[in-house]
Amino acid sequence: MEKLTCPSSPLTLAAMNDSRRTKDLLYEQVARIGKAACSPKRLELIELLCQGEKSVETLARETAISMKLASAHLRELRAAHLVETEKQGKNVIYRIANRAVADFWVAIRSLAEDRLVELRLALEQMTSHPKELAPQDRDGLVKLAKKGEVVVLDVRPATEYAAAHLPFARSIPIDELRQRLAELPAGKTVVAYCRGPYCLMARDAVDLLRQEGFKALHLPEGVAEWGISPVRST
Amino acid sequence: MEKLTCPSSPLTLAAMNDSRRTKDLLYEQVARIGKAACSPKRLELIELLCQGEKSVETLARETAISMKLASAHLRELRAAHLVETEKQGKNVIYRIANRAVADFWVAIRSLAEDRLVELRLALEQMTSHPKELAPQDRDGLVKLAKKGEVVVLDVRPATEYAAAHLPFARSIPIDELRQRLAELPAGKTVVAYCRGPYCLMARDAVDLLRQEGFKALHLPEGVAEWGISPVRST
DNA sequence: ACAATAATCTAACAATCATTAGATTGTTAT
DNA sequence: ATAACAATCTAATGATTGTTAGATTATTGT
Repeated sequence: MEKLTCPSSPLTLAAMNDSRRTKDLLYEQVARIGKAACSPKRLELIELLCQGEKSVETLARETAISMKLASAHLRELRAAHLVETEKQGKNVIYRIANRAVADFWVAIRSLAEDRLVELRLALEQMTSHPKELAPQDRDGLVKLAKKGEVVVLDVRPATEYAAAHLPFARSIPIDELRQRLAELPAGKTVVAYCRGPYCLMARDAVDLLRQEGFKALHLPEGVAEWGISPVRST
Repeated sequence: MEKLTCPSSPLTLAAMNDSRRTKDLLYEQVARIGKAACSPKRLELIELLCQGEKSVETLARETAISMKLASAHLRELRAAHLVETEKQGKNVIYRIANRAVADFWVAIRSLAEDRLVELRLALEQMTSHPKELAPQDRDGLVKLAKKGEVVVLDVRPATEYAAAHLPFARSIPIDELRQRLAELPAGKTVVAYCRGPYCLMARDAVDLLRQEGFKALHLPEGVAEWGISPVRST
């Protein structure tokens, strides 16, 4: 059904083998990206790096794995050229190579959500109680925030806010929120966001804020979903 | 740095473990997609299925692997819910679950091309000789084809053309092309395409056409890149 | 009923991968 | 220098894969 080359020349067999090999090579290269994305821990590392550059130590702590294991996983990500490193004193700082990597993380996640019922169920379970903002309210939300009619609140660690944040967002990290409630205007609605739909910080923030009598909403998206790239600290 | 829950309640530890587990579960689900995409052969199967539904036998032949191995790989793809099956007599027909799967195939491939120099080099080597059409000529090409000023030629097997093809394209499978040259208008430029940038059929067609005195160009994109979904035969 | 075909299932092997522990490198501070 | 630290490298392990062969299940045609 498919001869890729003309079957008459004496070079045909060699050429066929050759083109087979080249073709296989192409798929092998793409599979390198797939291989980088086939481990849950590596995906978690990618998500964290989408928030901004981090040291191995920080990444290990935030993914709850040993530094050795984190280092090994990061090695794999670097082998696929998805992350880059820079030595800063005793630390090695990892960062995402590209905005394309963040886009891919959003893309594979959305395919998984489209295809895997289990994922949708798990997300619903996490999501159900606090009322959410629809993800298509983007422009509307920015307008409201610009006019000061809502407070967009970034509850991630301060370093991540510094690396990248949503337009007009204010930073109060989740573990400082209880002490810093006074900084928030009493009447206005607070829209909290964090690292993205798999992160629990904004949910917890909304719970806390409502307990304390605020009007609070949860925005399930983060900087990666909005296509905002973190900047280098150096 | 990050306590996800309030550290006072006696339920905290259990809740933390619980949310850890739920969170890990999310990344595990996404990793199922990565796992499906971490084998070159599986990627090749996805690309073929993007052209239209096919039996296991056909898929095995076209990827040059045994039916047993093809069956095993397809099993993996089905476990990730990326493909669906339907029994037709003695055959089992596989098809892509969704257009989202084809989009993902294009997305992972484009990230690989962005990040991996090796892939770019291999593609250049394949591509260099026949002059190519820039991929952004889409609308222009369709207009020219509509007016009949160029002939857009689909050189894939007839069944794939039947499942989906580019607008205004004519079908002459690569292995019938030599005998059917008379069907092509002599003066007009022929724009040949096949399964996509990793497929050699259009290149070979362009080589043949030029040998025979035609003006021929190679379009590296196929139906998956144009976002055209194959239709069911049943 | 029987043989032929398409596809899967099972079991088995080798190859690869995740994870851990121990030793090693490079950097900073004393 | 020396100690402390961040990170990597090098095995070594156990678990998961890719791949193949052999037996098994449907389906079709005779």
